[in-house]
Amino acid sequence: MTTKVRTRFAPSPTGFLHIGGARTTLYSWLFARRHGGDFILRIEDTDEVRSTDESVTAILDSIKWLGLNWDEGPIDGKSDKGPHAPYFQMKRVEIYRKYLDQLLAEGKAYRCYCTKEELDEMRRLAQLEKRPPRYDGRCRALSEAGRKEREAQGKKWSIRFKMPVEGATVVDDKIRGMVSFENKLLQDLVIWKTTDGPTYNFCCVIDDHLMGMTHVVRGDEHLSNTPSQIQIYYALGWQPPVFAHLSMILGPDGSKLSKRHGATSVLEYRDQGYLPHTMRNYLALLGWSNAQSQQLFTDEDLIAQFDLEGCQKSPATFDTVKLQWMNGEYIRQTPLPELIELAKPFLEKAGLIGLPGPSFEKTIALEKEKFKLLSEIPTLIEFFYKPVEVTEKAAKVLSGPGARDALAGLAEALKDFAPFEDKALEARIRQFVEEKGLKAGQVFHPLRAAVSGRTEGPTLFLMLEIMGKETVLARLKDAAAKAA
RNA sequence: GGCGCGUUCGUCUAGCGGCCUAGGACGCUGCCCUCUCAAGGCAGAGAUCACGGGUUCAAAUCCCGUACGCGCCA
Repeated sequence: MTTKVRTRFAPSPTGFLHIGGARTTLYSWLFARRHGGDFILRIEDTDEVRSTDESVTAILDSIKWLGLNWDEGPIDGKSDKGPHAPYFQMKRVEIYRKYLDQLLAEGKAYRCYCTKEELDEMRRLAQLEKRPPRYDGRCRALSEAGRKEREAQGKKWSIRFKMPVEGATVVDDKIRGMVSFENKLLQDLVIWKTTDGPTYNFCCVIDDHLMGMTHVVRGDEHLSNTPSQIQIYYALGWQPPVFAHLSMILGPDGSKLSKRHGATSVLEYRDQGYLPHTMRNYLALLGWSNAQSQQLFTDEDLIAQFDLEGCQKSPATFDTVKLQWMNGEYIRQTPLPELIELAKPFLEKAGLIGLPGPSFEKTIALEKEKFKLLSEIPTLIEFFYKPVEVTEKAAKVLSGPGARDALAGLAEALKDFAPFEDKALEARIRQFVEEKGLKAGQVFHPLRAAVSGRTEGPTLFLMLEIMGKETVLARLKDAAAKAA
């Protein structure tokens, strides 16, 4: 019998969920789903100073928006659900204390009385002598008498974990293979702070074990901590999970992706009008690919094909241009009613809802293949609902030679024209072009500029039909008058 | 400083000793379609596989160095 796969994402609620975190979440989730396993969410809020409830909410909202569901973990910022609850580390301190006592009792950890000043001095000396700046283990060898003495002086202590001094620790990493670290280079890690609190590496090990994690998928930056964590597993008599360390995501300039490269928070991408499916697909491809270099995936495809071994070891640059292409691709694939639903918040924000004019079914359908972002929808269709705003280019067209006559003539020709419909309009207007002995462009271009205020836009005659006779005539006359 | 990780077109990547005069995708250029802009179709430019040594009949692929970048120790 094989054990059920269990993976987790364990964010610190000290800010928004950023792109890197989103990808880690996605990969953990995909791996669990691929193997019919469970995906767990755990909140690592032991940093009391920087952790906030708003961050928890923002992170949960981000993951929900991405369309990734979790089987156990927080329900909201306060409560949680699952067989291994609580899933907030601050509520688990008593659990950590129990294992701390066990390590202490077994002589696998010890009290360290060194002050911050002493440690700083140690580090300074080490650097001076060009030795690695690590703890020298002076309290590890402390005699019972030495301990008594320090405690009599009222000295505070932290708890350090005794690392082995010989041999090597091998990390079996799904992505990087076997990575070996010499034990003598591992420090005696502080697992409990003087200020009475467990530290990250300690909590992480205990939770991952107690919550039954079979695979730990996380960022590259944790690879160096992994041998120390593995030693804690051993000391507690536990089997470490399988690890998979993902490479970083970089900004266009090759440095770690950050605020100055633009949006980093997942929710900003939502607000810019990216679809969750785009984010899933794009992020999946940022560091993973199949043998065919396939680009577009359904969720079923992704789940069926994703594997950790196929992940890239080298960092990847986040490319907004490709992201936009993919979003356009998925917007075009979205059925119209659904697209209108998705566009609502953006139409609302642009003040287009409730204005007289054609239905969004018609105008959005007309421009559907042009949207790369949902946020572009209002801009491309607003002239159907709002007074014409003439762009610089359009103004040039409208003041060009013959434009005024063409527009005035058109207004006259279309005044009593029926039916006011695509094909019929095209036939009539082409006939008008011929009557006047003009070239098509001499009429089409000013016509477009007059009714939309732009030189680029939807296919001309269908646009006129949708806009309606009244508006078209009014705008023609208006433009003709202004061109004079 | 030590340790660890990484390095294939501008970008994401395929590649796991001969199929590679290195494939796909985004972007870019040109052409076609056409009432504009898109979308679509076609074509093209673009990578001496970081560099230097080996191993081998044969290396982007294996080994060893070097450089550069990144991470952890803080």
